[in-house]
Amino acid sequence: MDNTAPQSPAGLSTTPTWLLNQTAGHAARLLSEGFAAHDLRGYHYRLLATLAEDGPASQADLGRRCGIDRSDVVAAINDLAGRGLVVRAPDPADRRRNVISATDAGADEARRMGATVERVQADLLAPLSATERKQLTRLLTRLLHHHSRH
Amino acid sequence: MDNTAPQSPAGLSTTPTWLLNQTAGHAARLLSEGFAAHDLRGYHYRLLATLAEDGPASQADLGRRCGIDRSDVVAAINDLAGRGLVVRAPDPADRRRNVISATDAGADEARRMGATVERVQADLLAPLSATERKQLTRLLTRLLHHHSRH
DNA sequence: ATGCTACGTTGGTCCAACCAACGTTGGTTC
DNA sequence: GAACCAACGTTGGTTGGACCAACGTAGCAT
Repeated sequence: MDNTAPQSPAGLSTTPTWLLNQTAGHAARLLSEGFAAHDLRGYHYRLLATLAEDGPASQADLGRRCGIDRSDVVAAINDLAGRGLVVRAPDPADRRRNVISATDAGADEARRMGATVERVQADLLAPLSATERKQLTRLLTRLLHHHSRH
Repeated sequence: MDNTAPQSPAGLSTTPTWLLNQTAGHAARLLSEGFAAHDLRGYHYRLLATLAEDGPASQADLGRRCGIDRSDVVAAINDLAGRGLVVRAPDPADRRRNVISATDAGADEARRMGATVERVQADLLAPLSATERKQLTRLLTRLLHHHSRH
């Protein structure tokens, strides 16, 4: 989208935070464009993928697993349910909870979106060799792991 | 039931896009907290740092260099000018333009914020050796450079 | 029975990013 | 010089992701 390449100040363009931010922004944009083809957004994908992967769960649990706030889960599940990709049912074992399950259509969509994500991934990492991709993944995982337990 | 699930689905937590997004989010959060101590935000820092580094520039030029939209530059410069960190003056050579310059106070603030950024940087990269930091920087730079021209 | 916690939900806030449109000004081209 | 088009600053939006406070209901422990 940037017709004119942003020239980022020399002092900033070398800092890892800047690089991370820019690269992640680029990845997010590519993903967002990919998701748009499915008429869905990031939250939807995360939830759908988690459901398709790990099976039914309560909304709070989904939120915890995806790192999405409870209140945001409500809206996203509303969307997904409205499209028949997901079903909301009261949990007979705990009436506070809703059990969310992916429908067949939902599982389908999750697969298709997964393919989209992989395509984007390949696009993003195109300039890197397989070894370098592993390297990057490893470094980022280390950073994340270190900081995720606060 | 509530075995406090790990955040992030297994299938997602290995994808570079997810890792990038999460890591950048973490970095952004740390930066945001750091900036809050100065009662400023990301846009302000980018603009101020660019001004302090490269000297006065028009708003459009600033926006181009920082990757900030013209309209957002207006608001941010308004804030900075309101604090006396920056001065807006009409360009005698081109009356369409405003020349933005950092004041002494602005340059001071830029230095202090730069120190904050470095602190955050060190915090973020704590788990990585110097070699690994270089590696990460190199990989991200490669990615960014590749995607920024096309 | 009391109190504490978890759940779903409503209704916000915030920041970063982007876009459309307008009036003004500069630079070209006739 | 007049007619155009491009660039500038500005206003006033929209979007996506993330977060927060509060409420009523429901489960759990004492």
